Amino acid sequence: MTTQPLLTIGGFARAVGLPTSALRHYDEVGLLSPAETDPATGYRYYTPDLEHRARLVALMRDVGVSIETMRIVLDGDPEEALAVLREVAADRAEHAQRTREVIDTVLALADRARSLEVARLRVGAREMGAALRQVRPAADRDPASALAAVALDAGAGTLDVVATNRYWMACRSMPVGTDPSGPARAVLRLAEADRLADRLDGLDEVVLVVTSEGRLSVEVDDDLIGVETSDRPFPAHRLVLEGVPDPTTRLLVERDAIERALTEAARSVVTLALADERLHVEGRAVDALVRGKPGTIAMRTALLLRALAACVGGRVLLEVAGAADAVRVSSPDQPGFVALVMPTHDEQ
Amino acid sequence: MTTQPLLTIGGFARAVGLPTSALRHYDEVGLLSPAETDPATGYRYYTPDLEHRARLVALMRDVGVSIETMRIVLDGDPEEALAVLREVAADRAEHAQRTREVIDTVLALADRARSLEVARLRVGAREMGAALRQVRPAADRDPASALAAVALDAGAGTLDVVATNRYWMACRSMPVGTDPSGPARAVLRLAEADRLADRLDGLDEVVLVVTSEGRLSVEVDDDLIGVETSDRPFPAHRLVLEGVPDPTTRLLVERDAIERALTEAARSVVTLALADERLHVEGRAVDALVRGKPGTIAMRTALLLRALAACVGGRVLLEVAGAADAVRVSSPDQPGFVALVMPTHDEQ
DNA sequence: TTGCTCCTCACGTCACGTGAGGTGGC
DNA sequence: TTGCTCCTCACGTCACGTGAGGTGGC
Repeated sequence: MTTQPLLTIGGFARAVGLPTSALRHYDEVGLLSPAETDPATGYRYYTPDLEHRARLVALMRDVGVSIETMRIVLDGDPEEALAVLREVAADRAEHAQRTREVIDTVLALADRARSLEVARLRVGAREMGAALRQVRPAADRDPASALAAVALDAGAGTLDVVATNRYWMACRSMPVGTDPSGPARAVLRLAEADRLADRLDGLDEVVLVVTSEGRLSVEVDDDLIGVETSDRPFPAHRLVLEGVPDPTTRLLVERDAIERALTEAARSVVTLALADERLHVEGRAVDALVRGKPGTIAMRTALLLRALAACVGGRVLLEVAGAADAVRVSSPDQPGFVALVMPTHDEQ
Repeated sequence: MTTQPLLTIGGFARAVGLPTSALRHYDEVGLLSPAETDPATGYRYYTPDLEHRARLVALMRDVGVSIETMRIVLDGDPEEALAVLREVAADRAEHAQRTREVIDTVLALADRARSLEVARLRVGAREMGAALRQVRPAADRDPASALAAVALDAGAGTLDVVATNRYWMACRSMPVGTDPSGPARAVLRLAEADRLADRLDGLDEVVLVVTSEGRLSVEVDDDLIGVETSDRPFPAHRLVLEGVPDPTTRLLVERDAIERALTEAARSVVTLALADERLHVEGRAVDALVRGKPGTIAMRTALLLRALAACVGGRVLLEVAGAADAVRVSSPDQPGFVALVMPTHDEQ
């Protein structure tokens, strides 16, 4: 047994990164006591082998672990120590999550008290969640982009849920009961759109309320879900949709068939030839119904595949105007959805 | 101006979900005062239009927002209100994250004090991070699976980083300075492996310490990073690797070429034919160097593509034994990495 | 001898919760 | 008249932080 050097409270405090006031407190409650205390002067003397315990205490104190929990961790059953610490971490994570939700709700409520409601739309929760998930793939994947977002846009009797990355756009229109009293739009960043879609799961009907300040809240029975909205610019999707000329050629095809043809072409850019009432993908014939003027159009394979994947139903309708105009992709099985895919001129 | 019904403190408390003790406190500090107070009896009377404010207070109180912050939110500048609330949410999220990290470190330190160190391995942080990311795609994607994990396994002079989903396995071996004093292995769930990889970014050299209880900690200079380990079973990858018979045929091919051939085959199961010193994928010839016994082997295209994608370098080496034996996939450009891919008998 | 460090109370913090002891309204 | 609700102090909580007033060791 070698005698260890004795440290005064100040030296020990510096060594382990705790204030002396905390060390005195830990001595008083018996969590961390000095190796010896001079009975005459009351001086506390610590030894270096106490530093390990003190450093654990310092770490836990830093994140607000209670003294009773520290006792369990330091002196209790290892199994229980593991359990209580995991519980602390889980509590904190849950608290952070709940704080976020409550704060969004508070902001929505406070905003409402100040600004006008410009739209109040009753929609099915399931359909709303499905729409958010359906258009999501068209959003920009770069989180820094203003287009890493989904827009909710209320027009005459419909609510449009839309996403775009400039190369293609997905838009789902849902009928709603009430007309907005003015132009109403709210833009949600992707992460927030995902959170909203998750919270809509299992609900029945909700009321979306958009205020004049462009903020969104969702009423569920008597409750209110706040949604964080983005102020960054988002294209006027109605103008984009209306800007596409009337189609000169229409093509109705089994989704499986065209997806297979695109995959088998194994090229990053494919040429679709529409002639003699037939579709040819890179020269290979695909069973399809073609009506209108003959023509060819070059598209990025990956874009077209993503747009097709977003469609619901077994058959898809492609509407083509000029070689430089966006192609409308939709499905007769789901009238509310349309994707717009820009053609390309590159030949890879 | 219609007179509103007056509510006593108890009725108001029930209406807004706050205890009367809290309401008295909010009156005292001037955050939420009753509409009138009877000067004779001191009775507090609230009106329904105070409920909106009170409900906001109740929400914020619930997540521990301070009274001073509530004042800003309720009576301050809207911009400032938005800023302080966002700050509260960000603080909570950061605190939750830090709590997690600290608790992992405390558990690692506490564990160390109790159990034996069985391995102490000095490795490059960058190489370790790269290894975790390289084997990751082979892990099971189902978060509930025991194989949604990465194993670190220290053997004679090497550390193996390995992941598998039973259909294929990826293993990267790194040379390490020290030998373990016993069998040393730690299994990390995927999320934890990702977190570790992120924390290794930008570091230089680290020391991995595995204890007899199978826990892992990472020393960085004087600091310690705790890593949460999993107790769920993980296959003995050395036995799996050693169980593959010596190859009868070897195939060296450009990675691009075989990937292209597999994509163009456009089938979910492909047959590789190795004969006459040539490779045929579904009948199409691919430039390659083939040595050994002729044979054919059927594989799931997606699995083989994923294994090829995990390889580093332009050329890949495939080593084939029997038609039912796993195929070893590696690259002469990175000797430390090997993938094992199970063949299939299904013909889709 | 002079700073510096150490000591022990005592009180404050933050947002209430919990009695004690007393009164008002149906 | 009897509960029930309301009132005002006063004190406790949790983990220390902050002086005040005093002493010990180089």
